[in-house]
Amino acid sequence: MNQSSAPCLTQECGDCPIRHRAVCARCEPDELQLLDEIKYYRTYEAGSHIIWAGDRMDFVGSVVSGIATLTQTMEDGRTQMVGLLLPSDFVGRPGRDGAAYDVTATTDVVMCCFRKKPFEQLMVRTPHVAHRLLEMTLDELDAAREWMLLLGRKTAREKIASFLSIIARRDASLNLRAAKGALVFDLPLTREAMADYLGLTLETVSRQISALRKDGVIELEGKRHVIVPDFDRLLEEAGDDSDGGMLA
Amino acid sequence: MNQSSAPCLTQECGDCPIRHRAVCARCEPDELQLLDEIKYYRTYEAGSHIIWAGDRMDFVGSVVSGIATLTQTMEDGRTQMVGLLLPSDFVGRPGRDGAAYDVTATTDVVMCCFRKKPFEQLMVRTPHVAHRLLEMTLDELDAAREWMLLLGRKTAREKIASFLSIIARRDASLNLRAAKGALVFDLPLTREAMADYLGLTLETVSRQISALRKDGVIELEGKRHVIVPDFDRLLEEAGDDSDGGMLA
DNA sequence: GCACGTATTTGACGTAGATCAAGCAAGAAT
DNA sequence: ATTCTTGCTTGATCTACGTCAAATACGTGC
Repeated sequence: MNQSSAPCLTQECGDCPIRHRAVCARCEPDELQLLDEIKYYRTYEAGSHIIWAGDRMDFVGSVVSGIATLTQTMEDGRTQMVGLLLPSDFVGRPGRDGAAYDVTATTDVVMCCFRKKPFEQLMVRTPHVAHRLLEMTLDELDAAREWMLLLGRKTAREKIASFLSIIARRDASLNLRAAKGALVFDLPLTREAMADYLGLTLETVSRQISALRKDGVIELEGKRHVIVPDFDRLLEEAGDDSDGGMLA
Repeated sequence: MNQSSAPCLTQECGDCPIRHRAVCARCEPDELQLLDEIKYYRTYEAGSHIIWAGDRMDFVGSVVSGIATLTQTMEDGRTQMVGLLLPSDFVGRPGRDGAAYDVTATTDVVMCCFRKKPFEQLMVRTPHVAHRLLEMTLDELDAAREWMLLLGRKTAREKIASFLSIIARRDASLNLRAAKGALVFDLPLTREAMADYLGLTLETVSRQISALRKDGVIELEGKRHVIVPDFDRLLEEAGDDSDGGMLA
């Protein structure tokens, strides 16, 4: 995940990666101009909170580099991750005033933000953007529902395998790697954060990763660097009934 | 939940309840006219499938009466509910061709449908509708994320209490009941369907309902009719940290 | 090199909830 | 009336995962 200062996440983009990734692939030049005018960058240190649940949120935007998480916490400290934000992912809820979840930078994060009010005004005028937002929200809803199946019905081993395949897939689409042969990627989260993602404890996460390694489903170099010799095997372990259109 | 043939879900509505509940509270008369032209009703028998995951879906619409569920099923039969559709709830994914989940009528269901193509064309012309759709999708996303906390981190007892409070809340807002005093409602699902909602087995659901009854948190008349003498007590049991704006 | 803090692994043990297996209640069919 | 069916409850076990605790690995600064 060493995107560090990656200025560009796709071949075709200009200086701001989100222009088409997250917000608008089909905007007219004058619309892009408007977007540029209300755009600014912010950086957050690893471990810092970008927003607290309930805070007034005066921007929307997307992640340029680094990793952030959306989490919910109960009074007694139990926490569940409900969103994982990798580079190019969108943050914010047009039309909503407050943040619904804690947003935390788990690595150093660069965000590309738009002031919310003018962004919403732009939305009204440009159906492109409104349409794209709906599409993105539907994608997130689909992801949330897959996630619900994982949380509600999968075993610990299946959860880990699912997580690895999700990360591998996102990593591959992000980096346009050669899709043949072994998949190689770095885990973007600590064992504890993975546990919060999967509804497990960090010990169980660690044990299941060890088990998958022992069984030859994955190889590990260090703690974070993962090699998947056979992606189909991993998908089997995940209990997924489709290959998910890796190359779609 | 005996809405049976309820022609109207709010005080102000006309013959089609979804006009403002689900699609548009602020449409102009000519826009409503257009909606009327592409509108039709369908009924489904209890237990029948409205759509299978992967099927081409040529309509969007909303539930007029009855109860339907969205579910995902793994190859070995484990199933997880990912959506519960009560009267006034919207179904369908504008801009998507296929259904992503199985949609099943758990009681007799009446749906008010719009043909998808013309509905999407209407969306382009009427920002009201597009905006309302985004809002509804964001609501669903919020619900999904609450649900994820429930599935990932709550105990069986908390899951049941959460479910009861969700149903009580929805029922109250649907029926505009007196909010003071004991809450009274019917469970819209079998124990098995509740189990699929909560990521439990039906036996555990049954046991925990019995336990809540024994502890005086709820009373039962028959199997489905529930009385909640103290809603705050129920919310405590659910592990929720807010009252959720019952009367908001 | 050495002390210190954080991330991770591994082990021993306990428990919440699953599984397997009977019963029971109430409506529908004969 | 009596059998069936479907939904629900309850009991007896089993086990996957959580909990508690200790050891190891990997920096990072001195």
